[in-house]
Amino acid sequence: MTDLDDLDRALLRALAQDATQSAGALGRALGLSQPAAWRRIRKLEAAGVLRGRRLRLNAEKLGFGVTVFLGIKLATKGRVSLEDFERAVSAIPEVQRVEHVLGLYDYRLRVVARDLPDFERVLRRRIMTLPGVGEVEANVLLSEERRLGPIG
Amino acid sequence: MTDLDDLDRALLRALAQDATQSAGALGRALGLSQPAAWRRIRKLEAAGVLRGRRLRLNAEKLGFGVTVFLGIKLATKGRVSLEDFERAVSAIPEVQRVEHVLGLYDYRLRVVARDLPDFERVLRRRIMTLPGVGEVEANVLLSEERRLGPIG
DNA sequence: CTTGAAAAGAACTGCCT
DNA sequence: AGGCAGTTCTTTTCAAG
Repeated sequence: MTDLDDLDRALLRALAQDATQSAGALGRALGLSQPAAWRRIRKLEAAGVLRGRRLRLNAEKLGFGVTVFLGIKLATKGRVSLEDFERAVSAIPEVQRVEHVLGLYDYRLRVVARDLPDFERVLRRRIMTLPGVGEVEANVLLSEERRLGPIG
Repeated sequence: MTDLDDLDRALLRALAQDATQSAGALGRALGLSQPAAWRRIRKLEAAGVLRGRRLRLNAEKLGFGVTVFLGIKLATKGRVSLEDFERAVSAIPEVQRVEHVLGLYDYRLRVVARDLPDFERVLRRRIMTLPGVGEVEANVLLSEERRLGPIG
């Protein structure tokens, strides 16, 4: 954890809404000069709090209309099988996120596909053949809302 | 879906790695002039394919060491109870993502907390008291890997 | 911390192929 | 479509209060 003051939090909150804002605009919104806002952003980057910027892409417009969450239980657990599983799952292009979790499942995957037939292909030929896979449970995404979270 | 050519895909792939790259740098990498690369990016934004840029924040450095995924089954389903649930869940600051899904669960939530005692507080006082909540299942995040996905 | 200023670079525009 | 040249803006750094 890093110690941030209120201005750092306000800066991050503003940037989280729109990461394209200039240091000058942020400073104006918070009563800071452009160099002051800029120095704070640099410091947050140097501290590793702010790790960069990512694109927000519209999967549907890119032709990926189906998003499915998979909960996976491994049949065989152990250090080697975790590594085998992770290596194999990383090679599937349709997998957007791999989450190693503790609980009912061992892994949770976010998978995108063009449509349901395409998803079935991915599931049967790529997911079910992963090393060590036991039970697989699926949830199809209907809609999602991303929120800022308690940051700030 | 939008029709993109290979250059658009290459542009998005490069930007997905680092969204701070300038149009000039992208153009040089792809054999385009700065205005040509810039015009393509503008067009992708206008078409809604590229919906903006978000920050990559380090939750741990911000003091949120615990991330938990919750699978929630509603006890009472129906249009009204879905809306009630969504409105109430949106008011919980610790909830980072609300996913409405089809399958074993009705909703999946990504929740962050400072530590496990803090998570227990959120779970007991905010999640379990949500309107219409039935079963709740939890998975604690150990590690995650985000991949580009099949975009491009 | 601030203001002011200067240099570099990126974004944007118009015109031409 | 793409390139070139030019203008405007932001970013980035520095000096000084």
